[in-house]
This record gives sequence, structure tokens and C-alpha cells, in this order.
Amino acid sequence: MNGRSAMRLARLQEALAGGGTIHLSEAAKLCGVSEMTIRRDVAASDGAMTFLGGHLMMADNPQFAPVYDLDEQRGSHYLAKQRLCQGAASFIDEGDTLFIDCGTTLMPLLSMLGEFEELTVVTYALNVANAVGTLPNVRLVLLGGLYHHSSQSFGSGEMYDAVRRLGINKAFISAAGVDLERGVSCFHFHEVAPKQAALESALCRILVVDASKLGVVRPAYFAQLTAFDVVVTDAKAAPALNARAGGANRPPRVMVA
Amino acid sequence: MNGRSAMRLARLQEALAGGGTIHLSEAAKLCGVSEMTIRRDVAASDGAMTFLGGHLMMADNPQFAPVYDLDEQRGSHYLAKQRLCQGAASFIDEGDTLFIDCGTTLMPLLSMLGEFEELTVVTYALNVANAVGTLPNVRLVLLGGLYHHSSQSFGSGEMYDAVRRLGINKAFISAAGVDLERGVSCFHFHEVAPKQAALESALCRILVVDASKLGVVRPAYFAQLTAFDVVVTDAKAAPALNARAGGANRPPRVMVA
DNA sequence: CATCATCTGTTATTTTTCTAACATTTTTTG
DNA sequence: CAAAAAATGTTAGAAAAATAACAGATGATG
Repeated sequence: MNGRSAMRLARLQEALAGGGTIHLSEAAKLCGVSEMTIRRDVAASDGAMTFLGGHLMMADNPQFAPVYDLDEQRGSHYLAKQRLCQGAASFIDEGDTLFIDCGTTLMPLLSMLGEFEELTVVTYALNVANAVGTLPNVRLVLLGGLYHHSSQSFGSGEMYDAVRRLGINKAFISAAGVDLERGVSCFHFHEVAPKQAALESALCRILVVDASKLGVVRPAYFAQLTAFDVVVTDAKAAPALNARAGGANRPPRVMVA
Repeated sequence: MNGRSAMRLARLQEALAGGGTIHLSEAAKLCGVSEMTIRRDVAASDGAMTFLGGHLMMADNPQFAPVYDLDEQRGSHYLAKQRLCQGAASFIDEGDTLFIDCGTTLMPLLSMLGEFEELTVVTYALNVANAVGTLPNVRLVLLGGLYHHSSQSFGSGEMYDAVRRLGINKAFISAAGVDLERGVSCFHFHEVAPKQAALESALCRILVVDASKLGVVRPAYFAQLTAFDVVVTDAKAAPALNARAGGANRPPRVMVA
């Protein structure tokens, strides 16, 4: 890659910075070179941009990432999450105000919200906000603050109070670890405040986790299992969770999706 | 479109709800039909999904929208905005905390932030947050609240106080209308509070507008022109703005980009 | 200025995607 | 159950995109 090539790449990158795509022919016009030169530039670059059917786009844009690959295991993972979210969605009623946690577990749930007439979603995650922002029937409240790349979510000192001020019907919480003795945990400490605030203010608290999280403890503890009304999980995790039912004073109901 | 076709479309739409793309072959596998059937389904649907080089995606996803079309006027518009933002970017120093307004005018500015070692960006716009969120060198503070589709931004009663609490060096403000007598205005009333708060707390206030906004008054007034330290604009708008300089008690400096 | 290396444009070829046509299967209807 | 209609699959051809190969242009170097 030479100087002029780098210049062209920078120019294109700037054009694409705000999101969107640009057709090869237009990229060529913009830079005043042939389409072939643009192809060569992009091929010789560090892979920041790629072509998708003749359209140039930023490669690192998660929007362009293939949802999943049926040939790999990711497909089954996705379908499992989908099933889990279908179970979770059965708790939603018309007009509800929902708290939706960060992470990828609850993403399939968002597409199911289109079925309703009117809902309100409260979240502190950027990926959730982007997905909900496209739904015309859902009011979106995003709890802002300092952005954390790691979890695509926001954290702030006022998060706890901000959540408490809202009238949340149902809280859908995800977790990175669920242990019968040591409780429910996640990776990032800034997630603790919004999760706990949602658990305290929501009328119905729903934990959505698959079997891979069972028996795992992560750095940031945020609740005991008894803090939830319902645990939506898969068939593999259900027995262990149900066994607990007898011992605890107020065990959550276990729903197998 | 029949029942099964609708089922398949719904299935695919769910797969794409969280953003991303899915290849035609995978969509066919997922639905257990041939690729041709998927093509027909999508063609007969309401246009919610489209193909781009064999990849299926949500049509309304702004991420996939072409950045601009050189054949139409939009191309020159884009380049003008780019120039404007280059002028605006010259005011940024290493370590600054920037307030970035909503709208599309300032989007090209964001890609120029990658040049710096460390910056902080404060915004209340979802599109700005998405663009800044990809920059590793920029800390992002998003001011949350209720989402407004119209301007892709958030509004809340606490917006004013939230901005005032932050230490903002430079505020980059966009506007839909600039009139020498009747001041600077925008379309949406919920934008007034954050704009005014930013103007009050920022050390340096920079208005970025092109000539098409000059002499225009929009419903939501938010400031007099004298509230700004600098106006970054194009050659076409500069004369009218400079003429004002003599009369006003503290006229903004006009920078032609 | 001549020579070399590099960059770019043009053309040709292969691959992939898109469209259309027709064959087959499934569902509906009398 | 037979006929008609609809849905789906298969194949073939057209269009577009991706790749490769070669030729001309540009710029550096001695």
C-alpha cells in the first residue's frame, strides 16, 4: 500500500464513518480512479473495509456481520437463544414497560416485540437501543452514561436512581453465571447497579439463562436466585434449578423453553 | 403471499432483528426451502427486507443505506459537509471533551476523531453514539432519556442538569435554521434543553451550518447567534454573517471551510 | 535522459448472483 | 377422487461482480 492508496482509503473510510454503504462505482468516482484500483486498495488494506455485492462498507460494523452460520455450531446456539426468548416473550402483555438487560441473550426477544400494539422498553445497552429504535410500536428509554465497549452498555452513578424513577412492569435479566449457593453474577461491575435497580423496582423479575451459565460464578455478583420470580431456561438446566425449589424459602418458578 | 411464505419471512425477520445479514443460502437452509423460494418470498413481501449481493438484510436499516449518490446532488452535499467538518475539526485539541449535537451535519466530524490520542465525546444522539462507539480512543458519554425517532436522539427532563454536570471544553452545535435577527433554531423541542445546556457550560461554542440554513427560522428557537464563539460555514453564507459583525456587541468569529 | 519499479487502466475470464421459464409437488375445490 | 390452482423446485440463460492478466502511465533513481 502506498501513499495515494492510503489517502483514498482514508477518504472512503471517512465517507463510511457514519455508517452506510457506498457502491464500488461511486467510490471510484469519489476518488477519481477506476473501480479496479478501489478493489486493489481495499484488498491491500488492513481489512477495515470489505465489499458485499459490489457495495463497500466498514468490515467491523456489527450490523454487517452475518447473523450466524448454519454450517457451524453458532446456528444451534442461535436457535437455542431464540427458543429461550420465545419462552420469555410469553410473559409480555400489551402496554408493558419492560427492562431489557444488556448482552446478546435477549436480542432475539426484541424482534418479538413487533407483535404488540404498544410497549415501552427501558435499557442501558446500545445494541438493545439500536434494535428497539427501529420498532415503531415501542417507546424506548435509554439510560445513558459512560460507554463500556466490553458490554456495549452505559454506566453511571445515577443509574440506580434513574431506574427506580421508572415504572417497570417486567425486568428481563441476563447473566454470565448462575450458582445455586453463590447467586447470579455477570462480568462487568457497572452492570450491577442497573440490574439491581431493575430487580428492586420491577413487578415481575425474569432471569433468562441457558445451561452453559449454570454452576458458573463471574466477578460481579448482583443477586441471589431467590430475587427472581421466574427463570426461563433450557431443558438441560431445568433439573438442577428445580431441585433447589424445596430448600429455598421463595424459589423462582422454573420455565423450560 | 401465503401463510407459509409469511411464516418464513417472519422467521428471517426475527433472525435479522438484532442487525446483521444472512446469506441467501443460509436463509434457505434455515427455512428448509430452496433459495428461489426465499427470493420469491422477499420479492412478494412489503419490502422490509432486501438482498445486497446475495445477503439478506433489513431494508430499513440505515446502516445499509448508501452514503450518497454521486450522480445526484447528495454527493456535493456530502462533500460540503465533509469540508465544513474539517474546518470544525481544526478547533479540536488533544484531550478535549466535546459536545456533539444531533443531526447528520456533524457525522463526518466523528471519523476525524480517530487522529487523536484521547478525547471524550458527550452526545444525546443515537447515530453519533454508534459512530463514536467504534472509536477506541474516544470516551463516549451518552445522555439518555426517551428516544425520538425523528432526530435519532434522546430527550429528558434531566438533560439540562446532566449536561451542566459535565466539564465540556468545546460544543459543536448544528442547526436547522439561522436568522440574523431571530436567532438559531431547530425542528424538535426536545433538542433545545441539551443545546442550551451545552452552550452555557462549554468554554468554546461552535456553530456548524451551511448556507442552506441561512435566513431560515424553525419551530424550536434555542439561541441568539451571539451565543456562539465561532460559526463554521461555507463561502456562500460567510458574507451575510460577516456583515453582521459590525452591529452586534459580541459577534461570533466566522470561519469559512 | 534512460531505466527500472510501481501504480493504474483496460480487457478478458471466471465466478456468483439475478431473472425467467418450465416441471414437479402440494394444496384446494368441486 | 379428479381437476384446478397454488406453491415450490429445477434448470437455463442474462447480468453483475470478482479475479486475473496484460498494457500503458507515472514516478523514482542513477
